[in-house]
Amino acid sequence: MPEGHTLHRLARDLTRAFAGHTISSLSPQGRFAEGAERVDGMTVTSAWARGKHLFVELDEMVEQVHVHLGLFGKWKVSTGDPEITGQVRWRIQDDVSTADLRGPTACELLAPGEVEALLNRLGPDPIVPGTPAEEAWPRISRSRAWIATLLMDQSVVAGVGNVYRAEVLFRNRIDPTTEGRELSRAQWDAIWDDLVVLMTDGVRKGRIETVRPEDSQRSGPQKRGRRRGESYVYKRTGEPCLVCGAPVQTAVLGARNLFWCPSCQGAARLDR
DNA sequence: ATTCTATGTCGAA
DNA sequence: TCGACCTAGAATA
Repeated sequence: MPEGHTLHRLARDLTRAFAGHTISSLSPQGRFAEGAERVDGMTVTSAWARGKHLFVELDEMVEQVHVHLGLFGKWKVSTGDPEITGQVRWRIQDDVSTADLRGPTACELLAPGEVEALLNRLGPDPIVPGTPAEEAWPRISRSRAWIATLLMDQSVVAGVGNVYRAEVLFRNRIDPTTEGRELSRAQWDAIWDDLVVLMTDGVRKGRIETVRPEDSQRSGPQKRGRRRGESYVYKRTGEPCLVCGAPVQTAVLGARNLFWCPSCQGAARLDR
C-alpha cells in the first residue's frame, strides 16, 4: 500500500482523529520507547505528508515524529481501545481513537533542521496541490537515466512507487527505457498531469485505481466497471494487455519489477 | 500449515 | 549488487 497516496491519506485520517486532542503515547514493542514517552500527554497539532514520509506535529515540542513505512509498515486507525497484538512500534490514543504503527522503516523524532534537510532531498510531490510539472523538468531533461528509473527516484519526484510508475507509463504510452533527456516537454507534462490526477484520486479512494472504465475487463453482465485492484500492466506478467491483447512483459530493474506492454509502449533497450 | 511475495530504503561488499 | 529490515495477504501444498 505505501506509495505517496497512502501517506497523504493517513495524514488526513490522523489529523481528523487527533488534531487538537491530548494523546497518550507508548511503544509497546519498545523500539520507540524514548520518543513515545516524550510525546505522551502532548496535544497533536497536525499530521502531514510529503512523498512517502509522514510527520506528526505536537505542541510544546519543536521536534516532529517522522514515520516512513518502508515496504511492510502499516498504520491501523480504529475507535475504542483494542488489545495490543503483535509488534506495535508506536500507539497513540485519545478518548475515542487508537492508532497503531507496525513494521515501519523509520519512527523517530526529528529536529526542525533535520526535517528541512529531509524535505530538501525530495523532488516535487504530485499530491501537493498546485505543484507544476516544471519543478521536476530540470532533473528529467538533463538525465541519461531511463524514465522508469527517474520516476522511482524520490529526489526527482516524491511519492511515486512501483505501481504508479508502471501504470502512468502505460497510460501515456511511454517506452520505459526512454532516457529523461529524450523525453519531450509535452510527454513529461502529460506524465505529471496524469500523476496528479491518479495520486489525488488515490488519496480520496484509499487505493490505487488506474484503469479507465472503457478499458476494464468485463467478466459478465453482472460485473460492470472497474474491478477492485485491476491494473493495466502492474503484476500482470504474461496476461493480455487490456488495450491491444499483447502479453504484458516484465523485467527486473534496480531490484524492482518493471511491467510494460511491448506493443503499446515498446521497450527497445529491454528486448533480448 | 507453510511458503512466497510485495506498493521501500539503506548500507555493506 | 545484495542482504537486512520484519508485516500480512496471497499462493501453494
